[in-house]
Amino acid sequence: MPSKPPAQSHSRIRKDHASETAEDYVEAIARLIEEQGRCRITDLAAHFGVSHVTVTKTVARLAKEGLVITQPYGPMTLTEAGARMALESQRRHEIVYQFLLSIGVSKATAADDAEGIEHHVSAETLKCFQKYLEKK
Amino acid sequence: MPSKPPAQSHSRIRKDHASETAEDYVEAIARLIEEQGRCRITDLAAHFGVSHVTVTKTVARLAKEGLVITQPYGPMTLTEAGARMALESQRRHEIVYQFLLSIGVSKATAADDAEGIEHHVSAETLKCFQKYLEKK
DNA sequence: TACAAAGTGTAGCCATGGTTACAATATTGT
DNA sequence: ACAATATTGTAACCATGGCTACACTTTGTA
Repeated sequence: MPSKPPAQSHSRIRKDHASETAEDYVEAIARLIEEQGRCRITDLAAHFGVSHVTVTKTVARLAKEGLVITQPYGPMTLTEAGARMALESQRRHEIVYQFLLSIGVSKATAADDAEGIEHHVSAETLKCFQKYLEKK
Repeated sequence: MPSKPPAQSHSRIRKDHASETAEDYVEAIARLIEEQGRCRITDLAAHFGVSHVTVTKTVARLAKEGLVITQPYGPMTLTEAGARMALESQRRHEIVYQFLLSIGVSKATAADDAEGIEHHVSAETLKCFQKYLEKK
């Protein structure tokens, strides 16, 4: 274990948390648009199991950060940056999910755990996951 | 109303976050006491790379939750419940860390990623990690 | 012993992510 | 056309986890 000087890894984790929500949201927005042709506040609220107010506030922040485009009382879309983030997120998610399956985790659990793990997997670890999947 | 399917996994993630801090703290407190004979506010602040105020507030919450015992201007100790949580946390951490190493992740990255991942690994996935380590 | 340094405490601020309650706007069905 | 319903917005609150600034104890040493 890293005994003395970490503080770096922990600060990385805190940073991760900051972008976790953004990634989860753009990922969900992209999926909803693909599957249902549009994405509304209510759709996201149902998807995440939170109130529509929470979604409204979060989406407003994402809009301010240039990830989504909103219009009053209308459905939202992703900006280019948002779409890029969504793609990258989905890719990471899929790799983590497939990896978990490949080591024997059940579908349901793999889906659950992938949600939480995907945001904490470094590029290096992700590559190891991929290599394992290929070899196997 | 949660319409159709998910919302469950996401709510689990939000719950995870709630206990993440507690687990990180008791784990660090246990280690510091073991390594240095005591654990003070300052030690935790240095360890996590945050201000002593943040630590003070968090530790106060943990005390209220019955995980640590504090005394004004004095070092802290863990309650039984806190010690139990620390042990369990360290166990999970170690398994995740060893597992990452075993699939080829470098020590530094494995240490970093384990910090983030350990809180999102279900019991089932953890068992799969262990099985993989044994087989290997 | 007295004083500077180190460690803690407290007040007050910010952002995030959550809530309920209520107001306003769209949509829909008869 | 218009009332009922669904959706969205806004206000006001809470907890967590950050911070700075400043006050107060302990500790160590000149």
